[in-house]
Amino acid sequence: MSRPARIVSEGTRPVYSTLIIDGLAARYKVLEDGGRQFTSLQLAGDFVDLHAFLLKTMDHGIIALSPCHVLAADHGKLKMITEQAPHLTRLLWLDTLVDGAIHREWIVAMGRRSKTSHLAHLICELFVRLQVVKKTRDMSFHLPLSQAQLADVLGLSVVHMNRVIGTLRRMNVISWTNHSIEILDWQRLVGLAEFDPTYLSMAREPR
Amino acid sequence: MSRPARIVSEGTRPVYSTLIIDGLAARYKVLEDGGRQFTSLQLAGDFVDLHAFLLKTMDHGIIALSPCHVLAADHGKLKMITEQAPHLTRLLWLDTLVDGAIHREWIVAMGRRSKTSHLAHLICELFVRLQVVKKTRDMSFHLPLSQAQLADVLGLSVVHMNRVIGTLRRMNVISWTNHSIEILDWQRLVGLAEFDPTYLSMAREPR
DNA sequence: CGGCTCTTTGATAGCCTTCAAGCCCAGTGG
DNA sequence: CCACTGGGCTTGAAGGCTATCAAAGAGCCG
Repeated sequence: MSRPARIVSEGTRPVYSTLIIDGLAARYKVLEDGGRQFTSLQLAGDFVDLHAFLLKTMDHGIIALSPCHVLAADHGKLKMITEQAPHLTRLLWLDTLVDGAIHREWIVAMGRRSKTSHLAHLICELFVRLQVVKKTRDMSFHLPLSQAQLADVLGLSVVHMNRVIGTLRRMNVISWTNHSIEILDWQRLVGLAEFDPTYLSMAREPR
Repeated sequence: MSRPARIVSEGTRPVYSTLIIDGLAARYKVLEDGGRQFTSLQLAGDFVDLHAFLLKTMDHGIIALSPCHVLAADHGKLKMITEQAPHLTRLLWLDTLVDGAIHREWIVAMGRRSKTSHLAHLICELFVRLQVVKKTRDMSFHLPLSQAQLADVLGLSVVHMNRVIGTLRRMNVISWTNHSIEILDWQRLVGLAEFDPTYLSMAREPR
């Protein structure tokens, strides 16, 4: 697919959940005035709508932001897993908990960080998450988002989004060309963002 | 306790999770400049830190905003539940999923709603959630938050928080006296907030 | 070469923060 | 009993941040 495509629509009741094998997707809500807000970005290895397994009704939509390879997990099968495989169940649960932790970090960013810091934080987060699934190359990664779409992540106007990106560029902290982001100064970026990856729960430990 | 008290500190590794029987608590993060952002409000019936069961390390703090009666659920016991009681496990998982749904709604409110609409939305959410646990009286409920604390929920300055509250008051949509909120015009409030309770998953159905 | 979307820049207006000060009220100590 | 004190609430004013309107440049495809 060449254009962003809807994966799941708001208000529906999916009978399976979708695991992203490759590509970028996002959850979003649209307001009456047409304003859109992305509530999460889902990368390779993420379950986009695992929560629908128990929440039943989708209260938001999911859209593919790049061509996506996905795997469907039937809710009947998931239920069977919860009946028979406690350890696997805990890992699925954990996946949704990390989701929640990311949401909380986004709330903090939207409420109390400057827009520059917010963007820096998002870049840190995406870099670390992509690194885990081996989708980075050195200090750069591919991000197939237009500035308008990114504005819908940060809750900004397109014009201001462009200016905030310009700020990080002029600081020589990142370069951003052709949907590819290169981190020029990781330490400085982390400092700007006050980034602490604890919330991503990447430590390997018994669950 | 008469003053807000910390229940769980950031960076710790709780060995039990806390269920609120009565009272109000909140999750929060603090930034280097001292700014604080609440990431959720937890009411009677909520598990404040159930996510710690699998996430292990607290990436944020939890504070009591009123005297709280709580119940501790040992993580060992929780693990036993996941091994032996699949249905109960799904309900615990569901609790954290609703948490996530509320987080997403907050993100939308912070990113794309006007501050007045954001506050209206929060009031709608709290009213509905409190109604479920029978903590409302007619169209009013008790909310033991100072305006400064509320500002840390919406991500506003105290001064502007006060003005936003003033707006809703002057519109005769709510009255707000002595930490008690009365909804004077539910329809108008819902309209201002574009409130749709779907995300709270209150429908009773097999999980 | 158009026609399109995306990016970039300028200008203006409005929202929100900050600084400052006054008010109200409950608790405290004289 | 009453002045004092401290916290929370309210209001005014100034300035900065961000949205909106407008327009021009850049890259892609028919």
